[in-house]
Amino acid sequence: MTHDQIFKALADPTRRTIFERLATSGHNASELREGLSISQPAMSQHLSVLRSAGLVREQRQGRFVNYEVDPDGLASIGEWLAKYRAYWPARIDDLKTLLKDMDQ
Amino acid sequence: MTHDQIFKALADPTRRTIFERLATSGHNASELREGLSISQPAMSQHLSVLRSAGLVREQRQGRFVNYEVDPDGLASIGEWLAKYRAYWPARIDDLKTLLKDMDQ
DNA sequence: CCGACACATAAGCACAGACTTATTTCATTA
DNA sequence: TAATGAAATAAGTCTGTGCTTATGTGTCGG
Repeated sequence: MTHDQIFKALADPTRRTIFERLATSGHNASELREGLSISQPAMSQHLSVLRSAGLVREQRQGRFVNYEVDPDGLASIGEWLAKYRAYWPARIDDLKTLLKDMDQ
Repeated sequence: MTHDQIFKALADPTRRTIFERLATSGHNASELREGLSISQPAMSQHLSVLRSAGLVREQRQGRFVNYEVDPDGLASIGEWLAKYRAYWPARIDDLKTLLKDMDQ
């Protein structure tokens, strides 16, 4: 769950694709392979990296393992990004508006 | 300036250190080496990666080159992160606190 | 000009990591 | 309980990349 693990995990385009797919809805490892020309072990390894980084979490369901986005990882990026808030002044108001919208 | 370049750039701990140092204030390449046990070419290469990613920009001043944070790169991460806003509701209060701190 | 200095580029090396095939683990079901 | 099927682990290969030393480029002061 360190920033190092998170950024390393997201540095790989295949893993970002997997993550984006999971952001739409949860999937098991086999479903995630669809469309990607990648072996089953490769997918398993990618998911392991994403999980160690706290970007994804798993939930065993029988002999399937369902994966979904873990908000903790995203929050960690948000916190990292917040440290450099001095450089996005123009964006702060947007974010505030967003949070207000999210609030009810 | 792609997400791929940005995440790859930030995946390296040395480059994150450099970036954080630049976030405090602008520095030239020599100043940035202080404290880091790293050769001059290594620093030059790191800065090149950060610059290509749009995270840092340079400004020649005589025979020195001053580097500073480029808001574009940060904004690009912010936009990437915003796509997954559906997954931060649990963290809203934390973020709000951050924004409040930022606001003074 | 010429020496020194700041930085960039070149070339090569060594390690990290993304992939493969083969095998193992574990749960389901016939 | 044997067979099947999903997913994880093992082991090995190959590419990418971060580092080094050596050299090139450009700027300033004497």
